[in-house]
Amino acid sequence: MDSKGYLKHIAYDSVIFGFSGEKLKILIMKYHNTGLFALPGGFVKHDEDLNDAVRRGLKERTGLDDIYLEQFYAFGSMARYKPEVMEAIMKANNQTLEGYSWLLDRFISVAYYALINYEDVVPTPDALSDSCDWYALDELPNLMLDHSIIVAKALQTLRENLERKLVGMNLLPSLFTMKELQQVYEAILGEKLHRGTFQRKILNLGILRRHEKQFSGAANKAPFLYSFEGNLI
Amino acid sequence: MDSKGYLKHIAYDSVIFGFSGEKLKILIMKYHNTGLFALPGGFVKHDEDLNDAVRRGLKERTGLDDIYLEQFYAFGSMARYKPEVMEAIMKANNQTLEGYSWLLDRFISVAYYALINYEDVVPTPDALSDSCDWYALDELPNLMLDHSIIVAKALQTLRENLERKLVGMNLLPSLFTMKELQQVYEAILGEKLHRGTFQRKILNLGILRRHEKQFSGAANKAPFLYSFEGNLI
DNA sequence: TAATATTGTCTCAATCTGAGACAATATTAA
DNA sequence: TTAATATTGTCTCAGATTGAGACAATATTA
Repeated sequence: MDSKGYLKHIAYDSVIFGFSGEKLKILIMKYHNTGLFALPGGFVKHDEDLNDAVRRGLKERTGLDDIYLEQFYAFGSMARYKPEVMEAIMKANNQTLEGYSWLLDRFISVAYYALINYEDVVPTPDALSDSCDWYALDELPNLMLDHSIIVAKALQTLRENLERKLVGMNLLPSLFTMKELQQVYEAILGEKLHRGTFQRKILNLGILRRHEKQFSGAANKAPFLYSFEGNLI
Repeated sequence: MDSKGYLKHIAYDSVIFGFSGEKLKILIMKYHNTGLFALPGGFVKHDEDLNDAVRRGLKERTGLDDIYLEQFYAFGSMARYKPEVMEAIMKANNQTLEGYSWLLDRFISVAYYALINYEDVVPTPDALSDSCDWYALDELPNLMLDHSIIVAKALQTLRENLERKLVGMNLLPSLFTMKELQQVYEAILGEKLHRGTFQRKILNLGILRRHEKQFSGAANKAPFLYSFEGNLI
């Protein structure tokens, strides 16, 4: 066990989705001095469930405990093996490679996506990074290694699961309007939806509880608030 | 590199589906002397793509090269770590543990399912097994470790992907009747489908090419043969 | 009190789906 | 040669679902 208690060859990466300003965003880390942008990721302890390792990392990056989390693919091609990248990151942190050579070895990365309520999060960098911030999907910086591919596959999977697993409400606070929910769907699918049809379909699912109206102060009819069945009372 | 050139901690398991006798079946290996049944699996070489490792294993077990293959989950719980099981398998093969202690360490297993034409396959055991045979899904023996869970998740994923990815024809020879295709769908979904509706839906997809009729010798109207667009001419 | 923007709901046509019906075979029995 | 039988290819019809627009009902500002 020369790898600080972590399993060799195995890493995870997480695509953490949030919704704000009518846009879908993800958390991106920036490493010290290198100009490298990356997905939040980490390693698995020798006596730790893979899923628990990912939740541990999410807790550190977002402060949140109960997060909607889904594993979507294990990336294991040789093309992603670039030891010089990790070496650059270590050097930029004045880290000797002594005892850390396992980090330069090949890794297979299991990728997860998470859906969280943007407002609940305080993005927190780790020791190797100087920032952890939200980026809109259409304004991402260049990501290191194959992380752009991982993001693309995460979005594709999220789209496929949107209707099947009714997963959209995890991106909103516990109380939300129908319009906000529709905007989440539109941001994920990348297309406009018809208002009447959307409302009818969602309501017919019978999974929303309607609450009192929200008086937003806008010059128009006030919308109802809804909660996802299971939250609140 | 004391692990014979394989990555530590990483394995794969494959759920290989075939269709025969109106039933969905999978390939199961039986280890020498231990009475243990298991999914075909293996390890990843240090300089080998994960996907290539799985294809290499499939080639050895089935003789087939171009197989429909899909990764569906990485199993990484601590509950699946039972070194005594692997130890029993090694001992039953009179294998000293010298140089093989890495096999007793913890593994995260990436699971794949494959769809093949039953008739094309000659199941072939490996050095540790005395058999590699087809078992109908409703007549599986007890499988070791978490392999029953892996099979269940494979079937669930296959069902979800059946309509979305139009994956059914991979279980049939290149020429097949509409009835055979319907039986494949029914076996995967575990329910009967209405004949007229099924035929209408499949034909409207426009992915089948109709060929000359098949005179089966049965006392009834002969069915057309079809091929999946892309096979044959 | 009128104007404006947005919401909740309805209607209507077009499409899709589930279920049964029926003529068209390919063979066997008479 | 003809009738009987099982299965196939296709149609119809009712019911459900979907896509698009329309309209009355607000909550605020002018």
